[in-house]
Amino acid sequence: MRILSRGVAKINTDYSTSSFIHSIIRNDLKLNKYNGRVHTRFPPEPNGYLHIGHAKSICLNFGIAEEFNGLCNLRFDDTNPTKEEEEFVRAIIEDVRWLGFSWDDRLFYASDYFDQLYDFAVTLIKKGKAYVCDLSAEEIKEYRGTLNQPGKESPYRSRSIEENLDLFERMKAGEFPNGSRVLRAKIDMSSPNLNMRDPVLYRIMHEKHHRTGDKWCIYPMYDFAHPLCDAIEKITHSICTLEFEDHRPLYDWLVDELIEGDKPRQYEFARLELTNTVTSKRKLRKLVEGGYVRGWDDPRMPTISGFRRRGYTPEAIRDFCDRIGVAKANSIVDIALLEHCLREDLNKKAPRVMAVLDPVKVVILNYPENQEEVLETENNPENPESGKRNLVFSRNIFIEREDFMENPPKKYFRLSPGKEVRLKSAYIIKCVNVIKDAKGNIVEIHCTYDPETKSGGGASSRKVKGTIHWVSENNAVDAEIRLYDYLFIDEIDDDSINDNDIISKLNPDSLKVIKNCKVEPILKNSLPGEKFQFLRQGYFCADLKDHNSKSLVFNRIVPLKDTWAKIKKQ
RNA sequence: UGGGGUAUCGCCAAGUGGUAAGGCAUCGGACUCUGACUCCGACAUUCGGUGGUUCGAAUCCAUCUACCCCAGCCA
Repeated sequence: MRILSRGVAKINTDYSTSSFIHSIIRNDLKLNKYNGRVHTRFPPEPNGYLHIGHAKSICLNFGIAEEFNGLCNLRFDDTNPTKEEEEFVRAIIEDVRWLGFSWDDRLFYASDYFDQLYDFAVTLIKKGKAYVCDLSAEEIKEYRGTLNQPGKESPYRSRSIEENLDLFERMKAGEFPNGSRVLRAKIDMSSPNLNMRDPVLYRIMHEKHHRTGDKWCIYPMYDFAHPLCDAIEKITHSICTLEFEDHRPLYDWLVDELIEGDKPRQYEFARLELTNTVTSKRKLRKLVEGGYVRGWDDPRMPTISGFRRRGYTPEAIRDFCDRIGVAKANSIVDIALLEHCLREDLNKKAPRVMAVLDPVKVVILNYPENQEEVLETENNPENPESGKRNLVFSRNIFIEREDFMENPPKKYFRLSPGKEVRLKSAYIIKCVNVIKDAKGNIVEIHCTYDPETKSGGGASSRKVKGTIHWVSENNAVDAEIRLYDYLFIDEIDDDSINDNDIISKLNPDSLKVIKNCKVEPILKNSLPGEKFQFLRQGYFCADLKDHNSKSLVFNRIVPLKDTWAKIKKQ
């Protein structure tokens, strides 16, 4: 939506997003279906945490509402009290909100409609389109037939309307034990679509519900509740994933039998799969319960809360969801695209700061002892408005162990004996000596600096090929840095691996904790959740739970692209 | 062997009978006080296969093939 200079909001009419669902909606709008209304919903079941796959659905549903000037409801699909919990409701609300979407006062629960749903069931019975069936679960399964063979009709199928009404009411009243009876739609036991072979509509569950308590002991099935909840909320486009495609005839059957006026329609799209990632609930639970990760919000988890704790931004996730598109072909998106979206977002936003993860001491021999010098450096070259900050330079500094090599290969631009390198925002130094311990480990590097090459100074135009980051020994601060990598080794995705094999495919290096890193003192003031670019290394986020001003803890969100690493490999 | 779907570059994905968008990845090169960013360039004579219709087909027709989903009183 564009705001005109007069302050009048102009509705965007050139809906540029292109997907088959957008096309359908554009066409419905052209035909003035639903009087031009577009109303979607995101219907999570509160039985687990939201993950990146849900983000696609959230962005689609809320995105469509925004784009077509419509509305999107948040509706909890809480029709099965044995699986659902308040705790998940809370977490899901937090995640959807964090992603940047709002539903105003349209937060609903399928359980809000249990009375109406019951009435719909009674109506169906009265129309002779539903009956109470006494078959056991096993018998129902037998009677259903198979993919290739038609089913048989239940012996209870021809009960009178009166008897059905009486029995259904007594089911509701709690007269029968779990599993003893169900309400079934009377459709077609020989349908090639198994969903139409007299599907179960209501089952008996003497179970306390997280919202309705003990009021009910019969609960509607998803297939019954969903289309009717959609209709009650006046949803126009009910968007779900591919596996519900052959539930659509049942969805339509119920809507046609019970709803007058505008009828919601169901459309299906392919759910998101990501490389190096699993998203099935069972697999994720196995990781958490087996202690392979530290909870649902472990920064390696593909949950929304995991991404949040890792340091991903909602903007990056939304951009990603826009870019992957929406179609009906099963696909596996390269996680590199997600990382690209993240880097692009953080490149603009994240202040630069210097942090030495694996420090080695450098002594600048010709720099006076006890002298300190304040140098200025930009906070973010991509964003001049972010201003500048001061660095303190001195005789003893730390640099990255990796930025020095005694016997460098060709094209190594960093420090080595006799070679020069620039210290970012400071001076050019030259290595004159290397001090080692008895085992041959480098403990100190001796350098000289060229006072004429102060950063920003008039004589600073001398060029060297490499620039490295550093911190002063006497004002550096210690930090713990957690380097995260993919949870799974390459070539793994949800479809390519079964539940039992995931553990063997775990990446043993998915987390490396480094203590005693040396970082700029300004980081003492950083707040949990704050994000930075550690110069030349990557984007890092102060941990939401463990970071505080006395004990700094940063998560690596994603490393910077590294061309040198590529060259080295070859 | 029933029903429902899907096949366009390594990975996503537009395209709706008029002569294959875009993004990611990759590979070159320029720039660089981040080997980052940015910038320039390369990257589908061909759309799962085969026939056909047409002046013209990724788009229409026929046929074949591959893959995904469905036999919960889960969602």
